[in-house]
Amino acid sequence: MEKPTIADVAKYAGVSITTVSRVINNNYPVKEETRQKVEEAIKELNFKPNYLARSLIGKSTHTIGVIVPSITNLFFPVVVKGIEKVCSQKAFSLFLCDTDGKEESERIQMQNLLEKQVDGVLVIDPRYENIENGFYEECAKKIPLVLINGYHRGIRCNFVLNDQEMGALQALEYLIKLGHRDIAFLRAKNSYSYDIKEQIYYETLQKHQIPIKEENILVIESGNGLETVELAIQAVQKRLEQKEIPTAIFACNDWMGVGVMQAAKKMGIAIPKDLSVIGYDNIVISEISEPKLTTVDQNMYSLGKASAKLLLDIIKHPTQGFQKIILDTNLIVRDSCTSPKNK
Amino acid sequence: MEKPTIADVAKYAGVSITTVSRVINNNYPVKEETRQKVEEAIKELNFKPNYLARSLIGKSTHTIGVIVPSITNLFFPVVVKGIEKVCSQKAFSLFLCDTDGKEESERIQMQNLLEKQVDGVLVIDPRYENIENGFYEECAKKIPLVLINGYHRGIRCNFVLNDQEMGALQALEYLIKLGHRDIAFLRAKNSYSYDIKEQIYYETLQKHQIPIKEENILVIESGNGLETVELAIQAVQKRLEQKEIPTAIFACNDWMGVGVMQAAKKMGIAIPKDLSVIGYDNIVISEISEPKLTTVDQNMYSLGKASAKLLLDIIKHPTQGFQKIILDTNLIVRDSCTSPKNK
DNA sequence: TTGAAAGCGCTAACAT
DNA sequence: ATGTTAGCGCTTTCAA
Repeated sequence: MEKPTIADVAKYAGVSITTVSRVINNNYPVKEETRQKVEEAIKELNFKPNYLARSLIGKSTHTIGVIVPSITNLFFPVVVKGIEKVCSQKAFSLFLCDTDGKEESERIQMQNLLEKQVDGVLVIDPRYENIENGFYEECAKKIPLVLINGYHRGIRCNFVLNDQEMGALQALEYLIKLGHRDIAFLRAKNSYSYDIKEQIYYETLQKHQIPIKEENILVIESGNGLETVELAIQAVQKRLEQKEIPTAIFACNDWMGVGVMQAAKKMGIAIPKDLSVIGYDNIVISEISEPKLTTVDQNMYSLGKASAKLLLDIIKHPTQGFQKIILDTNLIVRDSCTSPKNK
Repeated sequence: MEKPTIADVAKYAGVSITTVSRVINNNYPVKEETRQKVEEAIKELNFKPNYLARSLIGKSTHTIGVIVPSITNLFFPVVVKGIEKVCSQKAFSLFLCDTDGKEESERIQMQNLLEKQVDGVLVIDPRYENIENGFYEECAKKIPLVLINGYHRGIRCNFVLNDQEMGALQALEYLIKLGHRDIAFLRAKNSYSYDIKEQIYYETLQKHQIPIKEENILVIESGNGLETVELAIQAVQKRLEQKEIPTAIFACNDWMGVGVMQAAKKMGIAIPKDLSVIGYDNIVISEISEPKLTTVDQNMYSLGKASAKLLLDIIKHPTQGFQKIILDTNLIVRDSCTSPKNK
């Protein structure tokens, strides 16, 4: 038989469809004997309730949407995995939407998800513009929504964030504690996340009364992906050709960190002996680099799990107000930093 | 108003819901004047048709399922991205299911997807057991299904594959052409994909009348992920401690390739001068290793696109028979191979 | 060119 | 403890 329905089961078991429904949902008393008959019929016909029909009635689709800038990026998949883990435990399915980092695409995907009647939406690394211009604030009125690793003050929405200030601080304090007083800073353009780190860089150096040198601020064009390594190599090489070179470099992410190491290698500068390097993110490449890159772990997996938990919680208890959850970061000490030689 | 329905639109425009439906679907003649009124009403009320209701009637959910062993693996995301690209163009949504590589989980996820009424399913790297035991053959009878990078002779199902035989051949022939006659082979246990490559290894060496040495077959426990690097280092180090060491190593994937390079480095063996290494997969780490790893590109993005195209095609034209599509591979020559010193 | 009404598969009052 | 029935929001005959 072509896909049995609840009516087929009812007929087969000799009961009404209501009774079958009750057995399936186990939400009203049914006589044991009847239940047995129905369960047998279900098994016999290999009946599976139709989600669409169920959802149409208005409860829930048991589905959430996940919007991601790019699934091929090295750390978003880890966040997604955390989300998946939590969701599959609660029998929620995941719509995956990839925006290629485009502002407009983000809005379109959001629209699609709303039309597909998802129960909630998770946005990883949302575009700053869409937060700031109130787009997500509007969305949050219509549907349970959690923004991951994006924030703007005053926007009424749920946020789950890594504590990037603390992460940057951990990295910098570590270098300073090792004795470094000539620390370069490597970032890419146009990113809130790098802005934060740069801010912390200034503050921390000032706090320790370390003079800030203009030539120690290195800015490259693009920050995430393979091309970043090449760009970082060029920028760092240029810096290392100068007379006075820093004893350490804080790179805003691990791609850049790897770039720093390769630049140093090309110029015969030993890491960490002649130059300490610290990265950020703890993506997989930091662990297979030579030497292994010291970095700051954002704990992307936990981030995903925490976000998904929050979302499912909101879906279940829609009344509550907005939350902003800030997660810890960890310094991962590996082999790319040491004390400077001649201090 | 809370989510307007087609009835609200009809009332607002002063027509029947049937007419509204016709305007939305544009499938029956409607007087221009009426159409205008309806369209205005739709815009005014910001009406969006409810997918669930539409789908319930039985056409299509415009949704496909993607089952993946692990989204944090370095190359599955690329396949998923290819799939996403094609699907979003055709306004199909993607359910993402991560199985953690477990045989049973694969079956459960498949079941879930069927219940969610997806229009079709894509399985990346399906477990061999589930192909062989006929599970997927059964599924293929119920729903459009395409298996990506998994195969078993005689199973009636759609397959899209990379030509791993050709890829292995390209790698080996390249090494041999460079003059290598003492080539080690590094693989992990229990994988069809490594079995194929080992087979080709034997055949190709034989073809070139190169004697096969037992000590040149290196097998490690687990093949995919960070731990693989460490395992490969150990295995290779052990091999390189012997008196006669090979002039080249063919690693079954790039993780292993990186492991080989690190092992060599630890032992003061220069790559490629003293030892050539070739990997497989062309994942991102092959490009940031030092030196850059020569490898075989499986073109995962194209693989994803081709698979999605095939699936959507089958969904549209369900009558056709099963297909087996085999995609090309490319040798990516970088810096980890050269001719052996003393031949 | 338009509308009334049946029905997709299910749940949940309301009866009994 | 069980059944009857009215929808959920939409598409699609069938009739006008």
